[in-house]
Amino acid sequence: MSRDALVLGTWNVNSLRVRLPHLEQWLATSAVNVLGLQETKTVDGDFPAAEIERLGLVGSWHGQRTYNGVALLSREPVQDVVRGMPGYTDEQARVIAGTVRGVRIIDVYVPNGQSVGSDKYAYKLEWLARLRDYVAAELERHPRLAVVGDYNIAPADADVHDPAAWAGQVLVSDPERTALGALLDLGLSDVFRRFEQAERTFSWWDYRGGSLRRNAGLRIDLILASGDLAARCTGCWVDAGPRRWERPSDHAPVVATFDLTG
DNA sequence: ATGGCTAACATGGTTAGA
Repeated sequence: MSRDALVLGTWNVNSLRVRLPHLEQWLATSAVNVLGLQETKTVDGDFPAAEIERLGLVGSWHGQRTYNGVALLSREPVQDVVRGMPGYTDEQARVIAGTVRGVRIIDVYVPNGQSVGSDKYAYKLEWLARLRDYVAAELERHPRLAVVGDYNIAPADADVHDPAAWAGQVLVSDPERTALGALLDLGLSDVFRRFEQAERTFSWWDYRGGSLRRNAGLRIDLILASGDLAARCTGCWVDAGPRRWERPSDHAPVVATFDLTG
């Protein structure tokens, strides 16, 4: 791998405090330079800044009590950090953005939506429409742009362990996939699908019912890249290792590499 | 069968996740 490679990751840690040992163990062998976290579940005053620094990272965070929370961790300096979506008053901490080596990185924790037709589902669709507008504006200023995170949408049936059982449910419903499609229509690419992948590759497995053992998962953690950046993508994979460790997050990290030379 | 498992907040049981 070129020393110029940008290695970009995303990981829903389901509580950063609980998963600090996992983060440390993963970083010991991962080449990731920049990592977007979701579900940090900590208020900003309790963010484990000293531990993150001890791991050799610079961190920026945007959290709240109990739920949600995102952070951008990096092995190199980050410029122009922005929390939330400008112009959208959202009491839920779900977005943080920053620039590394000229690449704009937006880290998102898309609302879960709970169930089709619920108030939370309506919030999810509204939120995704706002995200589309935000990304469209950011693309005007940043030709090299990535939107990484937990999308809480499986893009296609190939990303679902049992499409028949999930048909029409939240995370796979047509309106959600249409909203994701509107994001892709801005010129973004789900870089995981630019490469040959093993069938039934997922990024999330329910804690319950032996889902991991049965590989009953979904691929809902995505790295989307603008055309300029996607053309430089040299690989993308799910690192399922940490999902098998003791007391894991229910999500695995996803990583993509980019060659920024030339 | 709305069960199953985990985390926060709390210190028993609710809310939320996906």
